[in-house]
Amino acid sequence: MAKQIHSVIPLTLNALKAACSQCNLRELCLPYGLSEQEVEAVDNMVGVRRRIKRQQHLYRAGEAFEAIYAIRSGFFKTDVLLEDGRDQVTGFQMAGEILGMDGISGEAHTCNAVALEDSEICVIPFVHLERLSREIQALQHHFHKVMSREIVRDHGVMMLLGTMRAEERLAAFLLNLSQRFTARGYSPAEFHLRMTRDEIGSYLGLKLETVSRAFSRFQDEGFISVQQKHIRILNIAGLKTLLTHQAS
Amino acid sequence: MAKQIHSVIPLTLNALKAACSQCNLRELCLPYGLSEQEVEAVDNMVGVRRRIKRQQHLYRAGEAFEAIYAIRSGFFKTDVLLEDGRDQVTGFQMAGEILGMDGISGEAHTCNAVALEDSEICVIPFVHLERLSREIQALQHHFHKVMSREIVRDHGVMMLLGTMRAEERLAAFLLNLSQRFTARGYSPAEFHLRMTRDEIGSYLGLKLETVSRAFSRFQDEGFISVQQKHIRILNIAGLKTLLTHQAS
DNA sequence: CAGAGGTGTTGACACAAATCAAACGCTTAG
DNA sequence: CTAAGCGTTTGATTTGTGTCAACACCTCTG
Repeated sequence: MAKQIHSVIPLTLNALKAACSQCNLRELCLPYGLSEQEVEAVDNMVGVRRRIKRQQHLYRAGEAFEAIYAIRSGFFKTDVLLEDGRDQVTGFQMAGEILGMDGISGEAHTCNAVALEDSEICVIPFVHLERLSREIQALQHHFHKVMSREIVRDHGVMMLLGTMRAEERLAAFLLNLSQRFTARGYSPAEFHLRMTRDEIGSYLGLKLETVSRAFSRFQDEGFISVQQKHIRILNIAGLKTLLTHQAS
Repeated sequence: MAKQIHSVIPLTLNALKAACSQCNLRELCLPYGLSEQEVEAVDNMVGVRRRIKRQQHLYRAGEAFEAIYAIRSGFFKTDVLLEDGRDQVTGFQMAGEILGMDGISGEAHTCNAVALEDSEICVIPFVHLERLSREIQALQHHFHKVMSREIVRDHGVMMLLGTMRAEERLAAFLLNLSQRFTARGYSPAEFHLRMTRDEIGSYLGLKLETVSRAFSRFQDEGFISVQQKHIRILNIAGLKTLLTHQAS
């Protein structure tokens, strides 16, 4: 894991030109109502596509910030490391979501982005994005919304970490995944976890044993069935009850 | 507290025109190197100043989003409420910091912003900001940095909530306040807390009793002296040790 | 096909923080 | 000046989650 030569080597064969105009994730990445001309400008803004293999870093904390990344396919995690070795998974990202906005503030990335499965991303050089944003109002506004959405998401995680108990956190996590898979046309009830129990635990502020126990409990109660990373939600309403109900 | 008539009534007397060009917080709110002409444009972009009295809301979750706010003076908290009554303080903001970016994504605010002392803010209508951002590149980039900084800050809070123990959280909190007061020309070692133990606890994911006990312990150890809301840091290095050291 | 290593589950126990409870001390209002 | 009320401190106890440990399972490699 630590032995990867270095970061990501862009494979020339895979350095295909992206084409937002053709992309089925268009509605996730781009605003509505762009003219043909504007979409073409966006096509030109987006640099290359790049494949990132499982366990490879898309970027690392400390690296110079030059671009943000749109996930075309695959699954990522982002995490922050403390000097003393502790780390915190700050998010899991899937197709259509944007990575790298943490880097804008300090001209360097502040977290690591790691592919949890073989993935494909579009490189969006940031100077290009800013230039085009100055020309296309809808694009500008859309980008602001994307950043704002990230802030709102982070607030949700704070709520989760600050006020919820272990089972509530896991229920919230599963419901969130379910909802995001649904939005991408996958089953709301059945999916594969791309991350380990340890990574889930880090994200939720729990130890992996606690995550495992909560999964087992959910299974015992008939809310879900778990086999390794394969999850089937049997009772969404039941999971939701865990969330709203538990006022202490 | 719940009886305030409604939100914030702009007092016409206080609806003074802001003047960024004259503002001593200029370097916090604005990019370097704007031309005179550009600063004047920014002056025009910023709407009015508004006074918010202690315990008044600057905005509430659900209200339409129309502007972001720069704090001229004073102190705020932001918090998110869950249906079941739980709430999470998501941040404390002081002079020169920006409030309201959570509202961009959904056209409505997603959290509440409450003044913790009598405060003064500059209203920045968002359409104006976007318009001017399209004209002044430095302003655009600066705003992107501000949003990104908020994301990075949120990651820090996640780290805190996800991996730290009670005393580490409080130490991190005090050091962060100290550093921000310092940046504003106040004493790094002596300050007044504007928030209650309960609010600190909510922010740090702890109960108020735990916060109180941690304060007492810090005092016993000679790191700080506490008298109600008056804090004096006696041993910054000691507090820092609490952070780096505690790898479990 | 076997073995190794990474990953996940489960149990026993320890411990940090929550909870419950009482009292104290500021601050505010009459 | 006094009383009321909120915020804070401190103590006793409970409890949820962490820790440590053993084992089972799955996957990949040779």
